[in-house]
Amino acid sequence: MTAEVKPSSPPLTERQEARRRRILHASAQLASRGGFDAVQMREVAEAAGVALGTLYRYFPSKVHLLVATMQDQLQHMHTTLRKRPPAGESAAERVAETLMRAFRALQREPQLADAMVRALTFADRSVSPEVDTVSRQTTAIILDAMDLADPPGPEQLSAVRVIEHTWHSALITWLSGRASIAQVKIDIETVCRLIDLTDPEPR
Amino acid sequence: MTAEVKPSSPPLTERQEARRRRILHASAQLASRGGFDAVQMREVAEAAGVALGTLYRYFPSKVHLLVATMQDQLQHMHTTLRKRPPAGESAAERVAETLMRAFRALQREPQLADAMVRALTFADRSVSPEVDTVSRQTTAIILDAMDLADPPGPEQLSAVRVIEHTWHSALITWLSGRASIAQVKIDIETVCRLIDLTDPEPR
DNA sequence: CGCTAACCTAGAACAAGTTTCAGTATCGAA
DNA sequence: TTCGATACTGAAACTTGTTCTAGGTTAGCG
Repeated sequence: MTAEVKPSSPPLTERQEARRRRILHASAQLASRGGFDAVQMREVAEAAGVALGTLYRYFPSKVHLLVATMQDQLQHMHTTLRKRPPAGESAAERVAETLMRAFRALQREPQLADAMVRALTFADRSVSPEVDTVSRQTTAIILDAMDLADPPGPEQLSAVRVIEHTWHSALITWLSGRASIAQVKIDIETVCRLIDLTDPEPR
Repeated sequence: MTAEVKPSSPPLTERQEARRRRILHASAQLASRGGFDAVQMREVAEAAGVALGTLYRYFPSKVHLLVATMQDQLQHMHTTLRKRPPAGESAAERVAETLMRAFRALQREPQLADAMVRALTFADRSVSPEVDTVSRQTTAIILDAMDLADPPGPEQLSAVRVIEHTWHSALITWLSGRASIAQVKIDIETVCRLIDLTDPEPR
């Protein structure tokens, strides 16, 4: 379950890696303040000490940049979550606990969350591969939390997909102020029941 | 459950109503071709025979316009769906059937669906009231399909919310080419099981 | 009918994402 | 070390959403 983010493609030189890192850092920085709108490509370029054209060479659009930022943050999150695995009895409880922990982390940086999630759902086909990577990372986190004895069956994978759907969409309703934190919690707990429905093994 | 879309606010004159209608028609028209990107405010204005400033008086942003377009389409959809109510045995089956029918309708106009759904999820707080209306319309459609004997309890409402989350998010993954039609079907059917979980009454 | 406020039009202007280009710097191989 | 290819820079240009302005039109009311 080592979900490293594609170090594929032409390997970057050290300075290029550093540039890429500076860009992602600047992006997260700006997003942490004003959210999606505050991540302006000219400002990112300036903050990262890079020309605008170079920024576009690394990330072909603002959405690409923000989705990459999300990959970055998700990786941190995954690492953090692993340090203290959830303690629930059932897989459903553990997943709900894990997602709520992630949710609390996002609450600490609502503007950053806004930027990343909006980019993710706004992404068109040209960003599919990157969005897919995010999806795989999320799946990995959920499967990690389930801590299954056996590899998941197709029914369980469906349940996981539905949980992901609910997770993303609930985040959006929260970010746009249409749902309260409590409501998100309820939705997550509700959808997690699907797991026990598809997995009779009580462990 | 008559979910008419707010005819509130200052009532419009006949010509104004006609303008509004022309604008929404132009919007849907353009969206049916190139999707979200093809709905360009200048073009909408021209196609509707209206000045740009007027367009912005009726719909304060492109997202507002597209969300209103969605309200419009949803109302049609709701009317159409009512004509032939779903025939499933359980509420879960009926909801799944209804959503799949809606899904097939969207498949006939994928570009239009793209424009509307992208606008919906990209909407920020300033569009919350309108997005909320869409959400209520969707809820009404689902509750209609459930065809409950008694008013829904809080658990059932949670399940409905989760179904809506899944519906929207699954649509997005389909529209961005990351999930197949078959996969969307499975996800919808999976999440609909939640209904039977929260409603022991088999009718 | 005549008035006034609200509405509409054409068009310029502005903002931010994206593209382009000419010139300079860096990298990897010979 | 030198050369050719590739990458980077700075700046201008282009696109499309959004705002603003000046002047003409409409609706409703006395």
